[in-house]
Amino acid sequence: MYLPQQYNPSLVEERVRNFYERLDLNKFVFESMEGKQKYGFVEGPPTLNNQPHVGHMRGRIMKDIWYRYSTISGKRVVFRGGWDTQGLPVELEAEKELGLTGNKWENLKKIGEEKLVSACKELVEKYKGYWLEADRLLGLYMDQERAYTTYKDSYIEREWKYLEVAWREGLLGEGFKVVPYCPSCQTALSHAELNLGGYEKLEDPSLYYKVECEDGSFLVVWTTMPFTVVTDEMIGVKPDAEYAYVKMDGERWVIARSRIEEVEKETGVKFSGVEKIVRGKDLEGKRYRHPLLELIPGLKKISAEGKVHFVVAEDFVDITTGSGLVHLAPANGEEDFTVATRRKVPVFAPFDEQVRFTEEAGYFSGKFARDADQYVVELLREKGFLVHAGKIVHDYPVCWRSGHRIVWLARKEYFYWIDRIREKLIKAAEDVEYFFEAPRNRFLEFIRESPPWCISRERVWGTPLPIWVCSKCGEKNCLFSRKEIVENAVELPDGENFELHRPWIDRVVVRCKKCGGKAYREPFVLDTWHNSGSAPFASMTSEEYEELVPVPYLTEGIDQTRGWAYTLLVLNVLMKGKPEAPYRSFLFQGHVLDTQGRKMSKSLGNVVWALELLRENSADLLRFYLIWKSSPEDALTLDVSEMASRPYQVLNTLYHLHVYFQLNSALDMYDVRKHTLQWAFETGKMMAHERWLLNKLRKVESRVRDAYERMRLNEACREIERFVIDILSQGYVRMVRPELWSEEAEGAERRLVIYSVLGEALRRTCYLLHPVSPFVTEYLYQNLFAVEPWKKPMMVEVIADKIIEDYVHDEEVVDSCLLVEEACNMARSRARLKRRWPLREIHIFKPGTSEVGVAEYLISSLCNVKEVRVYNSPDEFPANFRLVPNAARIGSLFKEKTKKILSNLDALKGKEAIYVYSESKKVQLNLEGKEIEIPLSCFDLFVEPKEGYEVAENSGFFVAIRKERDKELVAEGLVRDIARRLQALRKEKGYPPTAVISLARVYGLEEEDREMLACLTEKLSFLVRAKKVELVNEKLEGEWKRDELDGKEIWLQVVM
RNA sequence: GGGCCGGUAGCUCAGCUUGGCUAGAGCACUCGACUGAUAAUCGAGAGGUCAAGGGUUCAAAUCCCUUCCGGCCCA
Repeated sequence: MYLPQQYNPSLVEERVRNFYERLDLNKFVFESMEGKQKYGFVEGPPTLNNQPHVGHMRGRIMKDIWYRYSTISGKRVVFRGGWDTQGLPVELEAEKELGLTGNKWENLKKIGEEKLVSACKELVEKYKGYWLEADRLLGLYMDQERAYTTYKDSYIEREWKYLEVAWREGLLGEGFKVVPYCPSCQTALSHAELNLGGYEKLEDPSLYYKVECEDGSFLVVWTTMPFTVVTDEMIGVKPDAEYAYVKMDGERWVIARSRIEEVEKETGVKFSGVEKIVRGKDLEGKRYRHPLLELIPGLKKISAEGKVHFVVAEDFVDITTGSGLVHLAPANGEEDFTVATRRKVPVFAPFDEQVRFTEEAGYFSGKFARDADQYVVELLREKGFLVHAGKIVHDYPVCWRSGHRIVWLARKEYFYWIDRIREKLIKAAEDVEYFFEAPRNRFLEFIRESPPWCISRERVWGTPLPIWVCSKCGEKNCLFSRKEIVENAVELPDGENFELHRPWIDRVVVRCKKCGGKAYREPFVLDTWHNSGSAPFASMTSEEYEELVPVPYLTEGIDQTRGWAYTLLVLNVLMKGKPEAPYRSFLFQGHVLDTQGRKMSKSLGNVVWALELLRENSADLLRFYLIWKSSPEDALTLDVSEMASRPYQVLNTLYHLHVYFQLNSALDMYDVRKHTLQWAFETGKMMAHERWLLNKLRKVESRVRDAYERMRLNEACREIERFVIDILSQGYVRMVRPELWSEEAEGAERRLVIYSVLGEALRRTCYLLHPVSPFVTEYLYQNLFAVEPWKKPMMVEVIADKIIEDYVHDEEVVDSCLLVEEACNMARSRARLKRRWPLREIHIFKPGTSEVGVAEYLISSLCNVKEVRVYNSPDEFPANFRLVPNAARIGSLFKEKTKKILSNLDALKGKEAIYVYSESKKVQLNLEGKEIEIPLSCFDLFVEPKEGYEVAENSGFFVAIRKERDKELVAEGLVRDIARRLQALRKEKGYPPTAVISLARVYGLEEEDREMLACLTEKLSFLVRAKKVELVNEKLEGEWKRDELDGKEIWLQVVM
C-alpha cells in the first residue's frame, strides 16, 4: 500500500493499534517465540488510587522499551501486568468517597468494615480502567489476563509464605515502635498522614524541673510534655556543647552555658555565678534520681536494676531551646526510642489501648496520658523539684481528621529483624546493576542502615497478619494458609471460604495449639510495601519463581529506592535465605516536573494527566520526546510544546524518507525480496557513498544497541536522530537524488542498487527506533518491508541482520567530500556564486597528508563543478598562506616581553607558513640571544586567494574555486535557476512529482539569455519533467506566474 | 534539621572525572544559500558576570569553602 503523502500520526497509530489488538500482541509474540529461552519481568504495580499521570507514562515507556528491545533481540519475555490495590492511599480515598470524617473506628462501627472494603474494591476497579486505557494508547501491551492483583486471596496466601519463612527463621517477632498517634481517633498515623494534618501554632506547658545527680548537683531539664516524665529514662546532652555548673541557693545546677540568660529570664530564677564548665560528653553516664520514682513501680523496678536514669551525650540534643538538657522518654519520642534501642535500654511503655496509663505507672494508673500533665507538675512542685511551669506557643502537629494534637507512643508491633541479615542484603544489593552511579550509592547507603522493618499496621484494607494470640496462655498461633486456619478454627462464622480480609478473618477464632484455649487474631494488617514487595513469589507459581527470578530488569521511579526496590530485595533475601536480589538490574527513573521545573502535585494543580496527553498527542511522539529529552535517571521538565519541534522533525523526516523511497523505487519495480544487499553487491555497481552509508549504519546500530543495553536511552534517541537527519536525509539522499531523477532504462540497475541500500538502511532504522516509537515504525515496516504485510508484528520478524562489513576507508573518503563541500559553499557565499551555478574548477589541498582521499565524482556533483583538482603540496594551489602573529594572545602569554617579540616577529608566508601550520610546529625566535618558542596558537592563519579565485578552509581542507564563469557555465546555471522556479510552480499547482507535464513556458528572458538557452531546452525539460519547454517572447494565453530571477522579472507557465 | 542531585545562550542541555583549546550543540531570532520526500538542511551573524561570593593556582565552568535557588529522599 502506498503511504499517504502526509504524516498523520493519529491515523498511523490507530491503524497499528487495531493490528496489535486484533493480533493480541503480547500473546501472539509469546506464542510465536515458542522454544526460545524465557525471561521474567515483574510489573511494579501502580497503586490504583488515582489515574496515571505523565510521570507514570515515562516509567511505562521505559518498561516497554526494554520489552520490545529484548523481544527484537530474540528473548521471550513473560511480560505481565500487576496492580497495587491495598494500603493507606486506597483506604483513605475510599473513606473520602464514603464521606467519612472524624473518628475512624467509630465510623466503621456504624457503617461496618464490609462497606469500606467494598468501597476499596470499587475504587480500584474504577482506576484500573483509566490505566488500561492509557496503556492502550501508549502502546504498552502487557499480559493483563495473567496480571496480578494484590488484594486477591490467592495472592495474599502466597504473600504469607514470606511470613512463614521469616517466622521459621526467627526473623519475625514483636517489638515496640514509636508512632504518631491520635488520641481522639485512637489510631496510629503514618508519616504521610502526619503531613496531611500539618502543624499549628499551639500552646503547651514549658516545664523546667531538676533532678538530683549522683555528684550532688542538680540537672535542669526542660520538656513541653510533662506526662512524659512518667516514662522518663535518660537525660540527653549535646556532646560538644559547653555545660555550666551554676550556683543557686546553695545548690549546684547544671545547664547549657549558652542558655543561662534565657533560662533566668524565662523562669525568674537568678544564678549566682558559674562554678565550672564541662563538655556534654563529660557528663555521659552520670546517674540521677528520678523525682517521682516512688510513685511509679514499673519505672522503679528497672531503675533499681540500673538500666535507666543516667546522662547520655547525643548529637541530636538541641541547645538552643530550654535548658539545653532534655529528658528522654523512649515510649513517647522517636529519637528517644532510637537512643534507647541503640543503647539497649528497655522501653518503659505503661499504656493501654486508650492511651491510659496502666498499673505499672502506679499513681498515674488509669489516667489518660495527656491529662497527666497537670498531676506531674503538681507532684514536682510538692516534692520541691519544680523549677518553673510556664507556657510556650510552638508549631505542633495535629491529626488531619480530628484536629486533635498528636502524641508519640510506643506501640507493640510486628517486625522483621532484617538488621540480622544485613550482610546478605548488602551483598545482594551490590550484585545488582543500576546503570548509574548516584542511584546505586543512594540505594546501598540505605541498605547499610536497614533498621528492623515494622510490618504491622492498624488498618482495615490490607493483607491481614495471620497470627492468633491465645487469650489464656498468650501463645502466638501462626497459620500461614487458609487450610491451616480452617483446620484450627473453632469459630468460622463465614464458612471455610471466608474472604482473607478484615472483618471476615477477624471473626475466625482458633484453638490454641499449646493450651487449647481460644485464640484471637492480632488485629493488624501488613505494611502495603510488604504486599507489593511480595510480587515475585506471590504473582507467580513456584515453578515460575524458580525459573524466572531473578528477573533481568526492573525499573521504577527514584522514590522507590526506599520503597518497592528495597522491599523486593529484603523479601527475596528472606525467602531465599541467600544474598540474591529478585532482579539483576534496576533502573531508577527521575521524575517528571512541570514546565517551571516544579514537581507535579494535586495541590499545585500542575499535574499532567496521561489520558489527556495521549488523547491530544501522538503516542510515538510523546514516547520519543520523553526518552529523547533527558537521561532516564534525571528529572525531566515537561514542556509539551517542545514535542512539536525537534522530536516531531525526526519522526516526520523518517516518515518522508519512506515516502520518497517508496514512490521512487516503485517506478523501477523494486522488489524487497529480490533486491537485497547481497544482490546489490553482486551487480558491482555499488559506489563509495553506498559503502559510506553502510558503514554509518553499522556504527549507528552498534551505538544504539549499546545505548539500549546500558539504559542510555536518551543517547540512543540522539544517535537515531543524527542518523535520520544528517546521514540519511541530508547525506545519502542528497547524494543520490540526481541519479534517481532519471527514468532512463539504462540506469535502472544502478538505481536499484541505490534502493537496495537505502531500503536496508530504512528498514534497519525502523528496528532501531521501534522500542521507542513502535507505531510509526511498525506502520512503515508493514507497508514497505514485510514479506506478508500485516500478518506478524515486526518484533518477531527478527531477521538475523548480518553485521555489515567494515568500510572505514569509504566512510572517510565521503566524509572528506562533505567537508570539502562545506568549504566550497563558504567560498561560494563569499564570492556570491549560487550553488545552482556550475563552476569550472575546484582546487583542493590538505596540508600534512601525502594523499588526500576524496572521491572526485562526488565532489563534482556535490559542489557542482566541472573539474576537480587535488594537490599534495601548496605550490600550485591558487592561494597564498600567511601566519600572522596575534598580539592579544602573545600578550597574555609573554606579558612584558610582548612588544619586543612583536617587533621581531614577522608574518610567516607561503610554503613556510603552511608547513609550520600543518606540522603544528612552534615558531622559534631569537630574542636578545635567547631562543624562545612561540606556540602556534599565537598566530592566525590567513589564506588569500590568487586573482580570480575564492578560497575557504574547513577541518584542514583548503578549497579554492575559480570565480570566472564562461558563457556555457552561465547558461547551465540559468537553466537550473529556471528549472527550480518551474519546479516550485509545479508543486504549487499540485502536480505529482513523478508526473510528466505536457508543457512549460518561460517568458520575460532577455534576448541574449534566450539565445543562450536555446540549445539547452532539452536539459530543461528533463529537469522539470515536461514534454516540451518553450522560451517565448510574448505572454501568450493562459495562466502565468510572476517570479524573480537575480532581480529581473520573469513569467512562468506549466500545463499538465 | 540531615543527605544526595542540579543551577552554563531567550529555551532545552553537553562540557566538570583528569584545571589550560577562542565555553559548545539543538531549538528560536536576523541575513544568505539549498530544496519536487520533509515543519529537512547548510553558511554567516547576534546572543554567556558558566547562580552569587570567597579560596587554591601561572591558569577555574572544572578543585575547595560559604551562601542563594530548584528537585528528590530521610527525619
